[in-house]
Amino acid sequence: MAVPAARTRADAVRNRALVIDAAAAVFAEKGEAALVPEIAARAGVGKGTVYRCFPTKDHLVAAVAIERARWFERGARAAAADPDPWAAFSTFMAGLAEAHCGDRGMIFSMSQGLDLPELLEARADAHEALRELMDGAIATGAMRADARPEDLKVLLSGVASSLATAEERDPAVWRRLAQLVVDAFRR
Amino acid sequence: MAVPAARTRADAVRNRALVIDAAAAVFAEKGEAALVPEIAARAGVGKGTVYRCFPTKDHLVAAVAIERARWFERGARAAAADPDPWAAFSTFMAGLAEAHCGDRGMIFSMSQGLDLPELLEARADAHEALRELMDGAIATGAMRADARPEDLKVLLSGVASSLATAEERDPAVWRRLAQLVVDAFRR
DNA sequence: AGAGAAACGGACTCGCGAGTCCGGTTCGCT
DNA sequence: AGCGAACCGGACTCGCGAGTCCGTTTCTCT
Repeated sequence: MAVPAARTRADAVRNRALVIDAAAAVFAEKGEAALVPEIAARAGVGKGTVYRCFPTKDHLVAAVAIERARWFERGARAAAADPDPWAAFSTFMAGLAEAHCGDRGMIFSMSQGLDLPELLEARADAHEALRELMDGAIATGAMRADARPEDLKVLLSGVASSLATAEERDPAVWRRLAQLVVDAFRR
Repeated sequence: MAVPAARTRADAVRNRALVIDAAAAVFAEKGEAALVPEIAARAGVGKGTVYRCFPTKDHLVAAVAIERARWFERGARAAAADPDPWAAFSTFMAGLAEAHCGDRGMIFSMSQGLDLPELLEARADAHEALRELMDGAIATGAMRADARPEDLKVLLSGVASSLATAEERDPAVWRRLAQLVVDAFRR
């Protein structure tokens, strides 16, 4: 027999990556209002190519959201290396503010997109990482005992969407709000 | 001469009010995704009537936003009657959470809609009322000295949009988040 | 009550953007 | 190199919802 498992062509793989990157960039700028043709143009491909990789725009959103959620999880786990859990938490938050300053796409990582199993899993992992980070800070008494990851998610995505919609690009403002959110969780 | 100044017909006035109420209700449920035909149906009038009162959908959004901003201002001024400024602030926030639980339209009062002069003015007034409330609490040392009304606006509208998008209707959750926001401003 | 002006309402137009399709091109294997 | 299959791109379709228009109804003033 030896039927060679259908190899995906190299250009197809490359284009898929280009599309995801372009989508992330355009979503960051325009939020949900991003247009598929613009994403295609930015990726340097045709609309047809976008739709071959992702059956609908929502699938594309989900793909970007997965990337973000994974990124979030890695950040949380990296921060957890800090021996002081409260410091870990607050520097993680500051880093988030810095990285997502003026970025409308951040919201996607938390609450947008299709209910694809892979996305749900990525979110669950991110949630778990965040929970560990917070539990550590609660254990030392630095964080309020009733703090929940869900609350943080709401505050984060809320602030991000609010600032992004207002076209706020000043990093100082993002940092300031991140600080407020952190303080809300202080004991 | 005695050209009588054009009287607006009674039914026109009534319908305008009906449309605003219906719009507020539908926006609360659906957010920006609210459809003009649905608003018209809910008001018990035809689409044409809606468009006679408001040249565009955005004007309608602005009209609702004005109502909300005025409501917000009245609430802030009423709360200021409390002799303890911090108590005034925190009960005002709790009241907000209670009143807007599950309401997608709250965001409108803060950051949506056309830049109509009347809307800008209503917002400025609300902003001023909030500033006075906060300044009082800062003066007694209960609130952090660097607190700014803008920050509160971002947190409030952010949390509201986040919860509303997630279709969260449990009042306990809204109260909980309001509490977190209040705590973020504690000294 | 009756006339005329103003408001009503829903059928209609129009633009926009998501998703489809097929002739032409490029890749990967031999 | 040469061939077949898979991929590319952009012209096309289609549905949806904002905004228009005009024949009909309702109000107000005398």
